[in-house]
Amino acid sequence: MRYAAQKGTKDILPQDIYRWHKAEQTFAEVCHSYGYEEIRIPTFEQTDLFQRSVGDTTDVVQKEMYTFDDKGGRSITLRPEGTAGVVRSFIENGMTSLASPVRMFYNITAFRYENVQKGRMREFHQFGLEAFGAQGPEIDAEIISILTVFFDRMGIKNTKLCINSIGCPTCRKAYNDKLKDYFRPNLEKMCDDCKSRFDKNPLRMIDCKDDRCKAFAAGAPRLIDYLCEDCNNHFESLKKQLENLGIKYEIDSSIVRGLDYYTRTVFEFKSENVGTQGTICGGGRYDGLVESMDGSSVPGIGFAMGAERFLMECEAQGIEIEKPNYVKVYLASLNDEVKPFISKTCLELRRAGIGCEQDLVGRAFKAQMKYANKAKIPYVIVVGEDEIANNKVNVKNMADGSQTEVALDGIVSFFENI
RNA sequence: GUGGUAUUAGUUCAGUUGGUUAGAGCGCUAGUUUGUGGCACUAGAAAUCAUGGGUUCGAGUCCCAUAUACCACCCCA
Repeated sequence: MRYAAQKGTKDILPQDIYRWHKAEQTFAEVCHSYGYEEIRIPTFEQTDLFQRSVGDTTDVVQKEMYTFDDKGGRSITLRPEGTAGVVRSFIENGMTSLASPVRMFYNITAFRYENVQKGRMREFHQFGLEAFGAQGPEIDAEIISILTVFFDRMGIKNTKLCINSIGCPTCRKAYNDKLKDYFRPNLEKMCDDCKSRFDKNPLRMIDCKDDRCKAFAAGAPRLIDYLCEDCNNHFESLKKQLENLGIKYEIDSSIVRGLDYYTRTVFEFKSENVGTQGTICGGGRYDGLVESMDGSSVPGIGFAMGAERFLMECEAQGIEIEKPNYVKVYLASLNDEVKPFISKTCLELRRAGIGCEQDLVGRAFKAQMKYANKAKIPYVIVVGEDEIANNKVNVKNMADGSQTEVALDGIVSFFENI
């Protein structure tokens, strides 16, 4: 065991990949059905992009980024999330001039230097999407409904949707002042983190996990009660639209999200099966982000789902994902003389798109049968001199043992019609 | 960054108060006679017991350090 996968990374093995394919394909299908198209963005960006979008004071930027200087002296960072790169691409490729809304989904790896635990790794995968140019709450409801459709299609039940509104810069400023007024008398008794949050981002003081702070935070004013009229209308309308779609939700005022770019609507889908993190999927609106990245004033909204956490949830809920049989037939050789014939027949089958296998390691005939059985290949054709001479083979159905006689030149069409 | 628990064949695990050549199930390979898999039986390959030190006549077993995994704090997907 000289080499091992690096801390917080994992091999996804051939025996498990079908689960990933199923989730990826289903997610893509659902997104397509809503008019979203896939975007693929680079794995790394210049460090500054993440500092500006995710936010300089966030934990993600301050202590979790994989940052290094490349050979040209540029500071490079492996993406810790997908939104920043998509926004960069949106602006760089002039997508602001496309018809709104511009909608894109993605399936990416992301990197965060963290201590690993259940549902958290250093390299992980996210299914996500972003939509630009839609101001109203209709699209908020729509992207939430994308997730509910995706969960339905995958057979996932009982996920809990929590929503909140963290307002716009206008109401947040007013609220921050209220919060500061509230915390100021007790600030000296609170933890060091909260003391520094007091000036930089008092919003984060509300969900501090320190016992001393929890007591003070419990009675803190809630942002949701101090939203400006526009933000309040947006949130109220979103709630009505979710109700209209039959999507159940809870309002959780503790959802503030640790990435700076969020505004107004924020939401999470939670579960008890993915560790104490609990969040399978998180997202929200970021109306000021594009503009702050030197773009024009374009509102945006998106979410990201932890693929590992999602698959963990599938497993916990006992969801059976069918493993596809790519190989339909095994051609077993009775002796070495018939192998050239088998090779040619396999080539024909494969050209016709029919998966097949033949012996490649010199197994005896009986061992070939055992192999086909173990590999769960549904059909076997035994090929000997007699079959070639008579121009006929028996196709054996491994599930029930029955055999069907087929002419040699009819093999391809036989499997095409199964 | 800080804790707790763990680390023995490919894999899941045994391994008695420290005592000879470290075991098993599954998996893998081959066989149980002549052209048909699953079941059963037989045999075989496969482990410097995570790594490095230490205690001891003797360490898989005790002690220390490191690494990794799992779980938790913080934070996020």
